[in-house]
Amino acid sequence: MRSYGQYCSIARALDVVGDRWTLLIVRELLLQGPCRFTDLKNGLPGVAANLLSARLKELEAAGLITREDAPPPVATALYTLSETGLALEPVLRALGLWGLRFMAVERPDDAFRAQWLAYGPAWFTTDVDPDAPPAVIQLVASDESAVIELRDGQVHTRLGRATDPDLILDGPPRAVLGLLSGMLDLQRAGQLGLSVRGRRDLLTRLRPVTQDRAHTQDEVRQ
Amino acid sequence: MRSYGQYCSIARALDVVGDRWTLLIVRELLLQGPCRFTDLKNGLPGVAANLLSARLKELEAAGLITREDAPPPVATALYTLSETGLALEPVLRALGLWGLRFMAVERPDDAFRAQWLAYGPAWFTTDVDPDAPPAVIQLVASDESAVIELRDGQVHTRLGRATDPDLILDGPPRAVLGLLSGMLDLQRAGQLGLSVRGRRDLLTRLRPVTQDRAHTQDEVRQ
DNA sequence: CCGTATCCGAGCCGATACTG
DNA sequence: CAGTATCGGCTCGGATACGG
Repeated sequence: MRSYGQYCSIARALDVVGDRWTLLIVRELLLQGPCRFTDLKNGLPGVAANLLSARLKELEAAGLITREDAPPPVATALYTLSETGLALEPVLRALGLWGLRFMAVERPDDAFRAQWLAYGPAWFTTDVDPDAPPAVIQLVASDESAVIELRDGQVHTRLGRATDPDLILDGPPRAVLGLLSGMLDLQRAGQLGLSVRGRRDLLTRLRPVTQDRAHTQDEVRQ
Repeated sequence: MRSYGQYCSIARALDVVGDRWTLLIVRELLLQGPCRFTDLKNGLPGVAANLLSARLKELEAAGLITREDAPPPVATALYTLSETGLALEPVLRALGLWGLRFMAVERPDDAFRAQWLAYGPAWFTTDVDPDAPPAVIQLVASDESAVIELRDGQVHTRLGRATDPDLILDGPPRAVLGLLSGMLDLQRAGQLGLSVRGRRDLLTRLRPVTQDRAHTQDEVRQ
C-alpha cells in the first residue's frame, strides 16, 4: 500500500493494515488460530487467491505473521500471528463493537461463518452474575453453530455443538446476534425467526457491552 | 467501497470506513472538532481534493458526519462528526496505540501536525500521581507545538503555547513522541536531539499506557 | 490438495487543471 | 476558498492455468 506519508501512529498503522482484506485476514487468524492457506480462503469468502497470497507475503514482511512448514503429518505451510499481529486484537474488538450498529440489515447474499457467530458473545457480552453456576448455551444460525460457556464469570465461546446445553438459540444470524448484542429484545428476535428452547433466564445473565461516549472532542482541540 | 459481503460486524465496519483516507478524515474531525474543507485538507497532507470531496459525501451518506452551512460570519460549510462518527474514537485509539511501534523510524518526507503531537500524551499516557499539584508541559517538534496539562489526575492536551510551562520538551517529533510513549528513555531521546528544560521530575509522572497481551487465540477456536 | 502465477476488465486512486 | 472535471495508472476481483 502506498504510504500516507504522515508521522502519526494512526497513519502508520494504516500504512501496514489499511489495505483491503488485510484486517480480515488478521481476524481469521485471531479467531481460528494458525491456518493453512485454504483455511484462510474458507474464512474469507470473496477473496481472490492471488490477492490472499499477496497479502500473506506483505503481512509476513511487516512482521505480523510467520509462515512455517508444518510437521510431516500435515506437510503444508501454516500461517501464525506474531506478537505484533496478536496485538491487533483490541483494534478488531473496537471495530467489531462499532460495526454492530450496521448489523441490523441482513443482506441476502452475505456469507456467514461459525467463528463470526462465536466472537460476538465472547468479546461483547459479560456475565452479570459471575458467581452463578456454569451454564452452556448452544447457538445455531444458518447451519453454523457455536457454544457459549458461562464459567468463572467469563463468557467463553467455541465452535460446534454442545452435548447437553441449558439453552438453545436457533434462527437467522440477525436474530441470534441481534439478541445477544442487545440490539433486539426477545420479542423482536422472535419475530425475525428466533427459536428459544430451554432456560430463558440465562439470557438475563448476558449483558451486552455498551460503548462509552467519546470525550476527546474538546480535549485535544485548541 | 465494494462490500465484503460478510455478515460480520468487523467486515461491516470496514465496508463503511475501510476506504483509503476515511479513517484519517475521522481522525482530523475528532482532533480538530468541526472543520471546513480547507481545515481538513490541511490536516490531511497528501489527500487529493476530489478524493476528500468524495469521501465527505460518502461519510455523510453513511451518517458519520453532518454537513452544515455555518452561520453568516463564516458562510461556509462545516463538517461535524455525528454520534456514530464520534463512536469511532475507541477504534482510532486502539489503532494509534498499535501503530506506535512503527514510529521508531522517522521518514524524511513525512508530514507532521501539532494535533498529532497532542493526541499521543492525551490518549496513551496517564498521570501516575493524580494528587500532585497541576503542572504544564510545553511540547515543541518541527515547528508544531502543543501543551500537556496535568490536572485532577488527567492528562489534557491542547495546541499552541503555554505562558509559563514547568517543563519544555523540544526536538524532532521522533524524540518527543518516543520519550512520551515510553519507546525511548531520556538518554536515547537526548541523542536524537531532544532538549529538556525545566522540571524533569514531571516526566516520571507520565506513565505510557502498556498494551496488554491478547488472549482470544484459544478462546473462540474450536 | 495446496498454493502460486498470469491475464484481463472494472473501478479506485492521485495529480493537475479548472470553475463559481 | 470550496470544490468539480478529467485522465493515466494502479489495484482489485475473478478466472484459469500451472507446479509441488
